[in-house]
Amino acid sequence: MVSARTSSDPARDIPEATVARLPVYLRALTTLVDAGTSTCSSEELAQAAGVNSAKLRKDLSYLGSYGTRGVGYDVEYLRYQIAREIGVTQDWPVVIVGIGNLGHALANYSGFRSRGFRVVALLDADPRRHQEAVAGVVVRPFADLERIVEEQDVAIGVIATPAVASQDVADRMVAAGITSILNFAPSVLAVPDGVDVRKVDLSIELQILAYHEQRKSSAAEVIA
Amino acid sequence: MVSARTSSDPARDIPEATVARLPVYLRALTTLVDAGTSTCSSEELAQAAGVNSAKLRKDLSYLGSYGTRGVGYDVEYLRYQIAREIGVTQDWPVVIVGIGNLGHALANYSGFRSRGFRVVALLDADPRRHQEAVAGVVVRPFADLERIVEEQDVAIGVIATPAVASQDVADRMVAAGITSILNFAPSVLAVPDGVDVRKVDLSIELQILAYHEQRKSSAAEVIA
DNA sequence: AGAAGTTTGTGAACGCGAGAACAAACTCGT
DNA sequence: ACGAGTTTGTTCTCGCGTTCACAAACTTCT
Repeated sequence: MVSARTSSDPARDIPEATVARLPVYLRALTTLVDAGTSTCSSEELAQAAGVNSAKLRKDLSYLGSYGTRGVGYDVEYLRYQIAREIGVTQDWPVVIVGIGNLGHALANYSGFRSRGFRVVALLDADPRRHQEAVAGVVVRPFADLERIVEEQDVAIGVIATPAVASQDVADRMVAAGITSILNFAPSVLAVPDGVDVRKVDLSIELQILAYHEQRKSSAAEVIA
Repeated sequence: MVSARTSSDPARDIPEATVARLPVYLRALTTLVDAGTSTCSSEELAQAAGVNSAKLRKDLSYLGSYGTRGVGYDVEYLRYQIAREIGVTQDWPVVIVGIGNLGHALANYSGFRSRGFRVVALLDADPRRHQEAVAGVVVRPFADLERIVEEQDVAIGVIATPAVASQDVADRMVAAGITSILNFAPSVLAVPDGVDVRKVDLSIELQILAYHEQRKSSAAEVIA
């Protein structure tokens, strides 16, 4: 039997650049839903998402054909289709390791819960932090990682430790069965094939801004 | 007079993809310096930075010719050259607006200070937060923005407010003379030409991981 | 019903970035 | 001094992503 490619076939590969933009579209659509909008054109949605309309339409075309020519997109329907494609119609259990300043902020961040993620455990190696409750979740010893991952079927881990600890944490996460890691520590993680790592480095973004800022100043000097 | 292009000419344009990796190289080099390494090959540095060596060499070639064939790179020298190119040999004053959980974490983040950024002010619209000191800096009213930007010659602003307030904050920042904005709010900012915006969205990264995680599961189902 | 106006979905062209591969330039040993 | 070994800087090729431009398909008006 030859498998047919339908628009709901999850095996279709969506370009990575498009995947990275889908959450932005999702957010824009949610805003439109909250504002009571029922229909929108690619031009309107593109503006709300900060991209141009051709790119938006091409991105959406990878998911299927959810618009109507001459009319636009049904906001609610498109929102659901994108949420389903990303996989945030289900609830993803998440563990956060490292409950310092950043870990606190992440644990309290309401944007996780509202977008399909549930923080099921906060872990820290420092015993002084244990029993403390953050956002209604008690901080537990790092040693509990394996048991929690297994019991709650956790696939996604967040690392908010100092850089020196991050590789050890990642190794333990992978051994425990976690297959997706979001790394906030300023470090390069080595993980086996099949494990996805994404990193967020607060200071790298500032440095990129500084680079452009420096060029603005020197460009001004040339004029002066 | 025809202006000659030298290796120290800041007007040379470095590809955006390269600019985004320079801070990673800088971090790796700092680690090597701390470990007492005086020389390294492109292969070693590339591994420390998590890229392949051909890409690293190509990136470095945009800055100039700082290596020695048959030997490698002088770690300290290359570190300085990259820092100078990015612009983090000087100190950049930064204001942070929105001192909630995330703002606290950012204000306390030691990685800013150690990488050439100095938090000169913390601002919040909520009077209950004023006078509170975070990381040795007192939280002040948002209305003080203009005066601080002018007095301290601030070019870079960080937005850590809720999404609804972010556009207003950005508008005020731009009016006050800020030309680079790092936005942590889940929103799309509209700014005039000449102002750079970079955004960090904590939940978008998780959603990208969820997408790939979902595909891993469905791939496993096909096998089973 | 048909013409005019809108908006999507997509084919095609273009530009940028990644990676392979190699010549140039250095060190080291003899 | 010279050959063998090492490592950089750069050229070339390929693939991906962005953008343009337009046909197809819908709505609305007459």
